[in-house]
Amino acid sequence: MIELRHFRYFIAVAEQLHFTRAAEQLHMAQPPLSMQIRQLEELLGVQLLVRSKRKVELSEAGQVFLEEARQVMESVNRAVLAAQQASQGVRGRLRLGFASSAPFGIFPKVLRSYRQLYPNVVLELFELGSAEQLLALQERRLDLGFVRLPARATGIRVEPIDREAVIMALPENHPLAGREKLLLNDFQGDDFVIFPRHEGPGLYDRLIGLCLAAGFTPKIAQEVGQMHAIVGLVGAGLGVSLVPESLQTVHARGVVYRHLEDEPYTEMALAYRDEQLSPLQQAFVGVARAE
Amino acid sequence: MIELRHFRYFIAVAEQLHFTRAAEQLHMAQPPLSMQIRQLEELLGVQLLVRSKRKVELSEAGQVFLEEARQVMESVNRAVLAAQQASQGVRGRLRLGFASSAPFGIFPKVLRSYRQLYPNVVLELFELGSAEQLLALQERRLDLGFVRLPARATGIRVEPIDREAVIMALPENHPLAGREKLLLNDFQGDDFVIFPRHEGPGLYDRLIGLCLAAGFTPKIAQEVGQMHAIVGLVGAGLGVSLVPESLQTVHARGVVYRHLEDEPYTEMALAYRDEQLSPLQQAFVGVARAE
DNA sequence: TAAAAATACTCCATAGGTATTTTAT
DNA sequence: ATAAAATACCTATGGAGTATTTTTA
Repeated sequence: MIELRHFRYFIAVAEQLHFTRAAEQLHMAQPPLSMQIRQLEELLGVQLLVRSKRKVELSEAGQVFLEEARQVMESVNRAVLAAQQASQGVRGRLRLGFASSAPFGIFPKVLRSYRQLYPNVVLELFELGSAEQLLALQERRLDLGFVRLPARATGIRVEPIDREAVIMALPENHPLAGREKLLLNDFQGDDFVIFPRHEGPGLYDRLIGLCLAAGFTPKIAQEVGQMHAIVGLVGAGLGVSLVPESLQTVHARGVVYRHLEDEPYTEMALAYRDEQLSPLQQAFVGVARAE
Repeated sequence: MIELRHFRYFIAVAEQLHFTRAAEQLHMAQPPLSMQIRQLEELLGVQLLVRSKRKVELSEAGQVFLEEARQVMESVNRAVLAAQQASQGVRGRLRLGFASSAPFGIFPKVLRSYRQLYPNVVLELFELGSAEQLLALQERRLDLGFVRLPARATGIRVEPIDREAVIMALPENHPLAGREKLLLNDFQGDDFVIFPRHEGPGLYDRLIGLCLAAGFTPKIAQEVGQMHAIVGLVGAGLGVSLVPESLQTVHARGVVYRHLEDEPYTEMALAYRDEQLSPLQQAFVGVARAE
């Protein structure tokens, strides 16, 4: 059976064109080297060296084989390196879940930093609701999830990494748009624009929950899927909306954002199985915490 | 030292995720397989398998290493195949010399056939005079040469492979253009157009030699390098020319080609070192002979 | 308890060493 | 005569086998 030894020895001999010197270079004696080369030739069924007239030459097959042999050794080195890199979390594949409301908050920042630090990791992204993410984590279809709190599942650790205020988006001509101090229940009579619950149940429930805690059930006048679209409808005067602070980066004509006196908030968390984290997971979590 | 054995064994275990079954597949006992895998992990300094809870799983590094290991085995197979192909002359590099007057004769046909039969051979072409080719062959800078006869050198075999007639190219309004039977010395008073001797000394000497044998020294009115240009000048009425028959494929306005009664000819030959031919050389010579 | 991997040991095939011969200049 | 590869022979490492223990579901 052909072994790497054969390749190593052949490369040495082919480079030196001299068995004795090659043997020295390999820190071995000349006769076993000769034997191994001969054995290699038998295994291949091909003559690689022309031992003629006191000097060694490469046959044509030998020349071809030399190039290929070098590639074999390279691929071996690559394999060794890849395994070592993978064990240090700088190489591999990471399956990430993220809530559909995540792309406005800390998530894109973390992604950017991580990609920069670990360019050899292939990221697979899955847009999933928090509940689906927790399930997927349990079933090992995901390595890490970005979920909106509250979220819990057995065997899953949920680690808050970002808290942001929930603010009002209202039409600039709204009667309360100029007022200094706003409270959530100032809007209990207003029409609300929000996304359908299935688009992001985590955030949806949190927002509705905030209203309930403030003592009213919001009157939902309009449901629309995209965050950008919500802001657009608010600008068009169809109602007000409760949104995470990070959404302020979305500017739309006729929309103003206002903080609330009671400072409601929403939290994003990293979720992962409550077991020994892989190097890849550890590295990612480290980046996320630092952000 | 890492060996192919380690790769083979690891691939089997990683595919089966089961030591006992993998050992069966490898036709060996389970304990030595376990040992070799462990040894591989030590050599890499990386844990590849997670032996947890009665079942074997790949670690992330193991997944990465599996893919790389497959590539290693592929590159090994490629190397073996390449050597075997090379030994049969269907793969490698062949350095061919050719006379500058060759591209009109049998040479391009042979090249085309050869390329088709042996697509994995890299052909390196060198345009050289016959004398230079013989020298380059002696010095092993060429593997084969296409030379024009006569040609000889010590240690070099010269094998004729193509004979073609030498014919006259003359302006269509030339007084002899209409005559039935032409002899070379009918043109002893004419202006001749020919290429400079250094462009192709073999053919040059042969053509001049033919005239001398016919009893006259040709009056050279014009020297021009390219064969096409020679024909063009003949068409323009600057003189007549002696050319190999294959040049008839070059059509130019106002030029007619005429065979000669004395049927002079010129020969091309394959030249190679008079020693055991390599498989590559043999294959090429075979194609050339068949053409 | 049953199934699978790890351990313990034994053995022997063969990689590699030493001494010598052959070969070609 | 010399330098290099091949041959002959020997040694011992370690790869692989058998028997057994450990582990955990």
